[in-house]
Amino acid sequence: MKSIDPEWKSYGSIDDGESGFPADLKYSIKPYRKNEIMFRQGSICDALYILTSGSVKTEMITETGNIMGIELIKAPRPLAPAFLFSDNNRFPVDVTALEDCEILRIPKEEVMRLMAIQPDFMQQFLKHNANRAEFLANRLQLLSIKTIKGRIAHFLLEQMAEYGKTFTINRNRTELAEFFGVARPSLARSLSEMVEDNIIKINKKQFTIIDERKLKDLLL
Amino acid sequence: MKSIDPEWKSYGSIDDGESGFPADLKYSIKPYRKNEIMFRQGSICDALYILTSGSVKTEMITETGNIMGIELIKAPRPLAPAFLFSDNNRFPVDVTALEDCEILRIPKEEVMRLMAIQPDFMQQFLKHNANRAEFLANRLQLLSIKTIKGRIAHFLLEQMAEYGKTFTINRNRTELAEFFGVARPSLARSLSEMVEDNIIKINKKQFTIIDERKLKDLLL
DNA sequence: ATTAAAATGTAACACTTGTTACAGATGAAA
DNA sequence: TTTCATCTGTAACAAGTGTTACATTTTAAT
Repeated sequence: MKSIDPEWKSYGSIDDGESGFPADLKYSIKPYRKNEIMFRQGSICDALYILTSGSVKTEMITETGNIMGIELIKAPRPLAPAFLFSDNNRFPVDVTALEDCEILRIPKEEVMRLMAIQPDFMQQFLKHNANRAEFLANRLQLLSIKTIKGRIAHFLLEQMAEYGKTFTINRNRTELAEFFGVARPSLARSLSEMVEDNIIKINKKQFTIIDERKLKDLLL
Repeated sequence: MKSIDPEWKSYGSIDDGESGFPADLKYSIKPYRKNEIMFRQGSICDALYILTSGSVKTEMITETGNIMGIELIKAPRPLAPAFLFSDNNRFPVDVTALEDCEILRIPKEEVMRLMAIQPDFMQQFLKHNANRAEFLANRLQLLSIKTIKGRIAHFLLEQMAEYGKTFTINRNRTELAEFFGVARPSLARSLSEMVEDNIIKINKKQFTIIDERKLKDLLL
């Protein structure tokens, strides 16, 4: 895999004065169609990939064949930037286009150069990686909860803290089950029971917290 | 928590010519005793902490009160360096001394300065963070396996790849159960059954893989 | 609008895991 | 060595979860 995918269109420079990138930055761009798999879990990650338009989902395929939903990403955002510098520099997840997308690719050497000459870039890079690590730690915390209702409660309370008592979840039930790492019918059963117990109200993808107290009790 | 813990002894410079650090680097040092809790989950992480001697364990306390063992760390190694740059710069875990330890503390501003003037330091920092992210991703993969025997198999196969068919685990059963995120008696039952099925052999903390095939089948 | 594919809720059942309790083994400290 | 706290394996039982199947609804493409 030494040669670059021919679909990558190379450019010698960036003319966008807003970017803050040096004029001679080497990069390339590649478009993807909806539902296309953009990167595969385990594939080499030898450059910085930035999602410049569209949105993607990342998921981890386990050895047992289960799918574990990780996150939904909207442009603009780098994809798994931390792994560019790891010893085993491979993508930890499958990345799939949720709609038509475009990816900006900056070679590792150029990233290193940017780091050196642009303190802001380095700062942003470090901060982003730090926030990713935090995200993973939070994901780990969710999975360390042993019951499905406990995981749901953890997730819903987090959503409530950010959006209030009523909010919309941008995952369907199948994806939500994958996100929680449980079987779909099991998730459906737990949600039904929580509705029946007047803890939450559900209308399609819109969730409403009715009894915060009971929800917190599910964590005990 | 603006003031620095008085137990930190400040130094104006480093005299160790080997370190590669600038002579005027500001840092401080603090000793810890065995079993002492060094950092608490959620406490502010406003500096780079490096474990210079001893060993520690990190664990995550969930809202449900469960303990999830994360990793065992031996000196020398930085502790949760990524979180220094996150928006919510807090420790994601409890850090407890497994033996007498010593921690080197470098203020964030000094770390930034090091980054700028020492490309090697920046490289190492990035690489370390990348490897940490990889570690977390692997931990996530383990937890996404739904059965206890599956998690055990994933773990043992990983150990085998690194150390061969016989190896020693440096965790007791209670800690191992916490590492797998399951109840201790449940882990004991699963291990017993795997021994009875002639998949593995166990002598105290020494594990031997007998039937690799069957072990891999547990992942399906 | 029509059609096929995918997603959803539900149910019954088997299986796995957690809980609790307790006796014996182990390990650390005096 | 003795003592005490902790760790460990085991058992019986309760509880939670996964699996499979199917009818229904929703979604997306033609």
